Amino acid sequence: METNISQSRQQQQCIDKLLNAHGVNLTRQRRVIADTLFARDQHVTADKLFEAVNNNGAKVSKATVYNTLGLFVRKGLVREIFIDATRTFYDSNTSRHHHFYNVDTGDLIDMKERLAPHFIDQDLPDGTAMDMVDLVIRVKNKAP
Amino acid sequence: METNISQSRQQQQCIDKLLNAHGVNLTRQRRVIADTLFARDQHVTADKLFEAVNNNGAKVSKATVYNTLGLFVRKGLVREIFIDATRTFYDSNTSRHHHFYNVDTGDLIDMKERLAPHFIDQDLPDGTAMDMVDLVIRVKNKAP
DNA sequence: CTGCTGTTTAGAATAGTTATAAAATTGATT
DNA sequence: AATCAATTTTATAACTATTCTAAACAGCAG
Ligand SMILES: [Mn+2]
Ligand SMILES: [Mn+2]
Ligand SMILES: [Zn+2]
Ligand SMILES: [Zn+2]
Repeated sequence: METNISQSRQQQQCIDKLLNAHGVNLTRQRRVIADTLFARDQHVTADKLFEAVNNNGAKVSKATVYNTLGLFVRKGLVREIFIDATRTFYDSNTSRHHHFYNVDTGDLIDMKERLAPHFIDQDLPDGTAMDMVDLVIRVKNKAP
Repeated sequence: METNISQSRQQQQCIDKLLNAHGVNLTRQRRVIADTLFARDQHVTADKLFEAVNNNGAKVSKATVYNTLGLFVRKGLVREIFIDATRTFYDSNTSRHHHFYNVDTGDLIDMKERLAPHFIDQDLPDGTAMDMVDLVIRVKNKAP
């Protein structure tokens, strides 16, 4: 997780617009968290994000990282992924896509769209509507 | 989660065979846990299984329920499902199938096989082989 | 019976996360 | 600028599902 010490003013405005568009009030902490999180498509735990944010010279508490991730999830800015019981991953890419998870290495990587099967919004349980499709293909390392 | 006070001798032998076939040594606790768990296809948490087991007149500690579920997972007798960060579900049905999860009610139900798309064992990340496909369709209650 | 191995158990410890409540910041209003 | 209310941040405590520990127990072979 590399750092970028100073965010360009242009990119900063972009982040502000993004947060505003999703109804998130602007604060110093939310900006630096968003900067770090949305610098690229990534799958990150709260703890890793906490480290990354504070490696950029910022000073943000762990509680705020948790609060902000929760807020971003509610506002649709990030997606939660439950891969195992011990930690929650946050995906900075909210576009419809699926994942490969390597059970040996713990790597979680995006699936190319063409691979993802499409699902039809029908034959769902009575009285329900589609919320989201959650597909993880667990892979293991080939024996050499 | 209904009880069946006395297991028929025939069904008991069946459970014993199942455990033996998977290399699980027989004990009183493992038998009653397996009886309860495999009575039907179900998705159950460790805590719910603990309650169910001890409602059948048995006396099994929570530690043993956790230990045994972990053992059964390693031996391929049950399947873990990670639906949210707060608890792990155990699926007594290990056949290849997928799930609907109602985010409003918490219901976790099996998908009919015909609905499940098929996945091709190709285009996986380099050096990996398919382990398992994990598909959960999250649904929400329709507004009335 | 004695020892050996594997199993169960109560309770302590762990770890990710959430709740609490006080201090700080923000933004609007005089 | 000073005031005030609302929102946000923070340190820390609390919570909870799960795992660990270490002692008791059970089954079996010699
Ligand atoms: Mn948790
Ligand atoms: Mn946990
Ligand atoms: Zn992703
Ligand atoms: Zn199932």
